[in-house]
Amino acid sequence: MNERQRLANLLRNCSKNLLLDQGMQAHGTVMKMGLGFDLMLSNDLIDMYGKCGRTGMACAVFDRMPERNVVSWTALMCGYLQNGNAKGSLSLFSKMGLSEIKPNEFTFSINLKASGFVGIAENGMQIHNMCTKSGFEWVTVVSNSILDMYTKCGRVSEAARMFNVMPVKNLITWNAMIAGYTLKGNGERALLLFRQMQGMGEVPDEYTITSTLKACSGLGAIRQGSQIHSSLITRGFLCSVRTMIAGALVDLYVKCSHLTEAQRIFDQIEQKNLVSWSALILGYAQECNLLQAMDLFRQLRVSIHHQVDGFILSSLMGVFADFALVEQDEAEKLFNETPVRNVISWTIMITGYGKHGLGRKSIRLFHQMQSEDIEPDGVTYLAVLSACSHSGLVEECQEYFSRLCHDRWIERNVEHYACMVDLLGRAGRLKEAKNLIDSMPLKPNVGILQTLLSACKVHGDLEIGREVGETLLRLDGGNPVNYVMLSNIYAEAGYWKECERLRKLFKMKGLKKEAGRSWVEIDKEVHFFYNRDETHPLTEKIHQKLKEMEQRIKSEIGYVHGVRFALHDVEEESKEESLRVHSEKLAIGLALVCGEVEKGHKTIRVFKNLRVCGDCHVFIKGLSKVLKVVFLVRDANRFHKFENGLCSCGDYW
DNA sequence: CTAGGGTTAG
Repeated sequence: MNERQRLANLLRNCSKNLLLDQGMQAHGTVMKMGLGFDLMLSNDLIDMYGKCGRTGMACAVFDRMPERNVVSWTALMCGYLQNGNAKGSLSLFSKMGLSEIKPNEFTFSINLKASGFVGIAENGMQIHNMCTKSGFEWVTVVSNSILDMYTKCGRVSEAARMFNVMPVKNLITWNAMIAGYTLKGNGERALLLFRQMQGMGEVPDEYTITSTLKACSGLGAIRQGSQIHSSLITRGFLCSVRTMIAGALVDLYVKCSHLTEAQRIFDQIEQKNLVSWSALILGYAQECNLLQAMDLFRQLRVSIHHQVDGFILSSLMGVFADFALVEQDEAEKLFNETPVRNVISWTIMITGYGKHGLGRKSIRLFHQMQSEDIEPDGVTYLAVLSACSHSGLVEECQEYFSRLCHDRWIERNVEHYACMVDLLGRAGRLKEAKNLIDSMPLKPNVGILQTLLSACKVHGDLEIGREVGETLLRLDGGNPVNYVMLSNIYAEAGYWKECERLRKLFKMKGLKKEAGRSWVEIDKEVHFFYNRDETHPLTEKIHQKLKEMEQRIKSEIGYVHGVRFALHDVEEESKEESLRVHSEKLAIGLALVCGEVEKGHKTIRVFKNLRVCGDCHVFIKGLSKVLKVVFLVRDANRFHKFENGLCSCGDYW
């Protein structure tokens, strides 16, 4: 074997096994031997550098070549694509179009994949056209790539058309189509196809199984999912491809809330990968079992086999934010540790700060991500808008909204408008909010109308409130919340007859308000309370404590009951009494009785399933001042951070 | 010598 061939084999081996150092050495030898201009060796070098993540070097080799063939171009594009630079590959593709060299099936499939990555269908369709004209369309690899490109660009029906007319299908064709349906939330279709392919004697592989399991978990189809699971066991499939499928199985049971089964499978996995770890950790977090989730995370960190990645760190950031741990800067620490931050990890972080009323920090991150060349998408905009709105940053919010409107790559949805309605509503600019809804190019949904109605309630706007409220009763007549809000508005305006009418309607429809429930964690034990709950053994002491606190607040800062908040509930409640026994107050009372303050805790965390009542809001503000303690209350709507007599929500709960 | 399909996060 001559030296040239030996070097080529060496380079291919380095490329295959990602041996950068050895590859660079071989590069040196190539140059020393005077083979720097050899076409085949240069192509191998481009491939090797691309695979090893050195696109700069690949590019340098490419640029120095006196002549290039289609392989040189394609290898470089592939390098770009595999290192996440899909646009780079596409621009090389257009550059190549200006040269004499014609693309082949390899070039096409790489750039179809790149188009799918970028997600713009028009771009991919152009390449599809070129495939048709050059006769590559029905080369199976190319048709598969076209099909996949369409699903990634959200054109599932185009993909299905391709699937139906393809003269030759292979396993990859089926897999791509099943994955496409799954990705676009059409799980039923995916399962149908899965059965169909088996009916045609096609044998599924690990790709098929993982996509199909994902379809099941998306549908919450535990029965079908576990059927596949058991068929895997009987066919002995699990032994050979355990790690591949395990993540999807863990996720399936997690999504269906079968944590015990998820844990059981997880324990059986011999080589656990990060996917299964993160699926299980998030499963526990989703069940509000923060202790178990954190414990698993600690185990993951000390296990030597795993380098914690950006994916799991950013998921956990979201968990921390939801459990109000942003205060301890846990999420921020994780964020700084995250090796590769993408648009999702940034968005999680922006959302986290937004939920805690730290709008300025959200804005700072929003700019920082762009300075690091990560482009925001629709969800990012939603995060920053909602952060601004929750922090009352009116001008900023309007500015980002108009930026969003001018960005033609991002689709606006009702949620974006709902943020603006919330913002205007807080500011008492209800007419403008109403106009925005009336003039927006989208159909208003129940959520945005409820946002407006709730603003009407806060500002006591009868005129708009009545109109929106009555609309909501028509659109969403089964939802108790609408009755309560509207009847509050009527009552405050003194429209008692209307109140009575709503109360009757409410009873007639057999509706029930969701029972208010709060909980607090003390010494690693969670205590739950309903309104008027007297089942806790310390109930008497709790009532005593609350009375004592009321007195203190009254005498020290002149607190009065905000009785208006309880006056007009649809169900009858005695005012004074009901105010004293709201579940959130009981939970706080218990924390005080148990001496959480004396133990030196600076922060007391309370959770509530509904929104915090207005009177309790006033009360907790007072408490935070006289006790010099921070209360962090997570309710159905947002976090409230009570500190020194003020609340982060600026009294707009 | 270059290529196509899957699992965990907002």
